[in-house]
Amino acid sequence: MDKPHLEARKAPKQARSQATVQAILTAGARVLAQESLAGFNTNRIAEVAGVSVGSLYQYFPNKAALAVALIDQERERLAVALEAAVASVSDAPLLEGLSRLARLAIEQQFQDPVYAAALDHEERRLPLGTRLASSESRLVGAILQFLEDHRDELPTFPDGSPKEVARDLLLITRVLVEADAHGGQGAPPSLHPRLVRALAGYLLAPGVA
Amino acid sequence: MDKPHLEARKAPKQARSQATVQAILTAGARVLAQESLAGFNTNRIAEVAGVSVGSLYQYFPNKAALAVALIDQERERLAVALEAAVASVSDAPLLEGLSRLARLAIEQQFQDPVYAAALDHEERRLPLGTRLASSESRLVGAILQFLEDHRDELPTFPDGSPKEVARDLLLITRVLVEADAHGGQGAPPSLHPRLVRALAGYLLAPGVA
Amino acid sequence: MDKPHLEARKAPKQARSQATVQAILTAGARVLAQESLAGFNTNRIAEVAGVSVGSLYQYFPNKAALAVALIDQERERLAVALEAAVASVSDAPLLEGLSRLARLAIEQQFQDPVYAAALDHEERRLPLGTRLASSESRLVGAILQFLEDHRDELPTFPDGSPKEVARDLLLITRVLVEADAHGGQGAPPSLHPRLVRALAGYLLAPGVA
Amino acid sequence: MDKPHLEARKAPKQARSQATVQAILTAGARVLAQESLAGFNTNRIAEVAGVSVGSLYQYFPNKAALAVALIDQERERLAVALEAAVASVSDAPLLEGLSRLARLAIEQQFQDPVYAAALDHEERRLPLGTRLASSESRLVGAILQFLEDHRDELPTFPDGSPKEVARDLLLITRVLVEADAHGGQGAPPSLHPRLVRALAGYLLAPGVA
DNA sequence: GATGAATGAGAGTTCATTCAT
DNA sequence: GATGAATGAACTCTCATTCAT
Repeated sequence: MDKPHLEARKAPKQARSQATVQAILTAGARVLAQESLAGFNTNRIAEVAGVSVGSLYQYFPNKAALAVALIDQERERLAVALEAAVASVSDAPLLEGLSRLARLAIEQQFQDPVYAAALDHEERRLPLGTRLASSESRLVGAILQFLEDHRDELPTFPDGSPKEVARDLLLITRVLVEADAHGGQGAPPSLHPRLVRALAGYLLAPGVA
Repeated sequence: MDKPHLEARKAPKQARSQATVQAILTAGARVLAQESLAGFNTNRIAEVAGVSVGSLYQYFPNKAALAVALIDQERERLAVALEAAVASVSDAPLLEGLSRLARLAIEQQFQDPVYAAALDHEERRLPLGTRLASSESRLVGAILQFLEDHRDELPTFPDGSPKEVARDLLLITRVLVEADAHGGQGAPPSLHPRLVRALAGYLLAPGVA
Repeated sequence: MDKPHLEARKAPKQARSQATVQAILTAGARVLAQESLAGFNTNRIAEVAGVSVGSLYQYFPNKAALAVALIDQERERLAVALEAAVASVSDAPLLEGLSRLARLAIEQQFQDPVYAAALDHEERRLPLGTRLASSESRLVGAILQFLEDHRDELPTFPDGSPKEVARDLLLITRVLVEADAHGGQGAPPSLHPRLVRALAGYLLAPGVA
Repeated sequence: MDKPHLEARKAPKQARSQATVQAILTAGARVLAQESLAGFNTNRIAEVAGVSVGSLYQYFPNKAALAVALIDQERERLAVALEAAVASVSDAPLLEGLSRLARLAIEQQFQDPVYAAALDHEERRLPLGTRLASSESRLVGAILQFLEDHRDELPTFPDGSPKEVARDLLLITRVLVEADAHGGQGAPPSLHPRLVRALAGYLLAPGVA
């Protein structure tokens, strides 16, 4: 097997190392946000990070690993926000909960659409096994929690395993938001209701046996 | 403006030319299907097409233009199939119509998931104006026709312009199918009901004002 | 010897052939004038000439031969003008003659500085033997005639063979005019007096034994 | 504006880097001297320099920048020699000064006529702003100094700004010498007197008001 | 551990020239 | 003679990765 490692080379335990890794990640994010995939090369990132390329390769075995780390970090950030949001709406009615989660998703994505799109793009070309890694599954977990919290408002549990359902909800959210983010400057007013409709519809779909 | 042309360079008039263009397109598709984006370079494609690189550039001003042509060709194929399907379900009840369209989408995508995913990926990095070009809008048009055909089964027209709605339906279909296509070999049995639920839910979503 | 031929492949005797050759030459000139060396390639020229590349190669064995023909044609045009001018000043005093010739040179060059510069540039990379071909020597001949006509106004014949002298005068004229043509839009007012000074100085240089 | 940068990419700080840069410049000069523009391509130059192409591009953003550096280096060399010569003849009579400067120019150009011609050729296709850059203007400056030093031997200052005059002298020198360098192996005996005559004539031109 | 100079395979693209039709 | 599709060597430039210092 020559499947390339995609995990960070070493868990940096010392403070300086951690700082270096963070600097690299931050630089990667900045580059991606400002120049999209065009400037996303290891030399550039190292330069922006104020570090030598050699150092970059000390912590990431290859470029893909860096991309994965970036994606993971972003998912982590999202997961934290999502978990908090899910907790905060655990007592609200389902629809209101969905509405607030949708609002959150839109806000997150529109904070830096170029960055989000670039990450998404990068994610797609990773070997398949890599996807749905730890932090991705945290997102799924948060949604599962949300479904749990509102179990009694859901007619019967839809087809598909709960995990599939959760993933579907995430995917739907991501495409719809991303599509609008690509186009304009800000989120169009119709986005939020459409998104809520898509999510609620999926969960509550009536006539579908 | 030096925005690169993305249209074919010359309309091939002689029979030989047309054969060459087809050979190139076919080679492009084959390469994309078998090696995904990794082998998608002009030299390789020309080689597979049994043609010189020069010939490739005689008909496509650059690599992106070839990608666009491939995307267009695929969309065209899809559009034809979708239009036919929409016509064939014009008298069927909404839900059954959706179910059949969903079946079609799954079949299409699973015919060659790697190819479809690669094209999708490639499409994303084209300049935005290029997207939703002629054949893409044919897809939207077909969906609009479907909505028209079943207008009286739809409670009130959902938020967003009809075009937005149609695009949302397409996007939702694409992600859900693509996500499952990525993973396994064949479509999981739960895919079809989940997709129908997503589409029907979006269109019929009840309690959402 | 594999010194490439640089002469036209065949002397076109039929009317249609001559027309084709002229069309090609004219196209070459137009391309060079409008796009400088950037668009100066055989395919482009043939296209502009409304002729197939194949036809171009019927009359010119290679690109260099076409360049030579263009240079020759331009020199021919210049030679005709120069011969006429020389004749018209044969009775005028030397200085006035020089002044009028200088005026002519400036006018010619500034008619189409891009074209002239491009030709000049192209000329330099031809194999050396090619230079000073027939029409170039007509230019030299015209100057020799001018010197002849004003022989008694020239102190003693300067060093160097008359041909060298004539060539020097041509070269000096070309650089000075070309240098100013490169820069601005029109000829600066100081160009003419400076040029006359250079030419007259060379011919009349006093204290130089 | 996407006018291409023509300046060196990074100032090499380590000893190894400086050696590489010098190797590249030397290789560029050698290639130009031996094969003229025919072999002047980045791969060849890197090969001759015993360096990878990548290294070349580490220090020069593109091929033109390398050409500029070569031209600059050559001008620098010339400027140093010219400034010294001008200083050394500051007390000599004008004509003797000119004669010695002419001798210097001939020697310089005939040291490596192919190289000099190739550089000259290359210089012409650079964007115009680039020309007359620092080192070129040093040449002009040296001539201005010479004129200053012999101001009282010059009848009245000729037409045109002093800078134009200095440039004219440089241009005249360059063409005359280059023309003879192109042809033969060594400088013909008539070259030096003709050149002096041209320069002195321009400066002292008598009857030209 | 860190540095950054060096590498070189490989990608996109051009254009003079040929030759079957 | 004319056509123009086809050719492919050649060229410029990029960037992931290595390794001597």
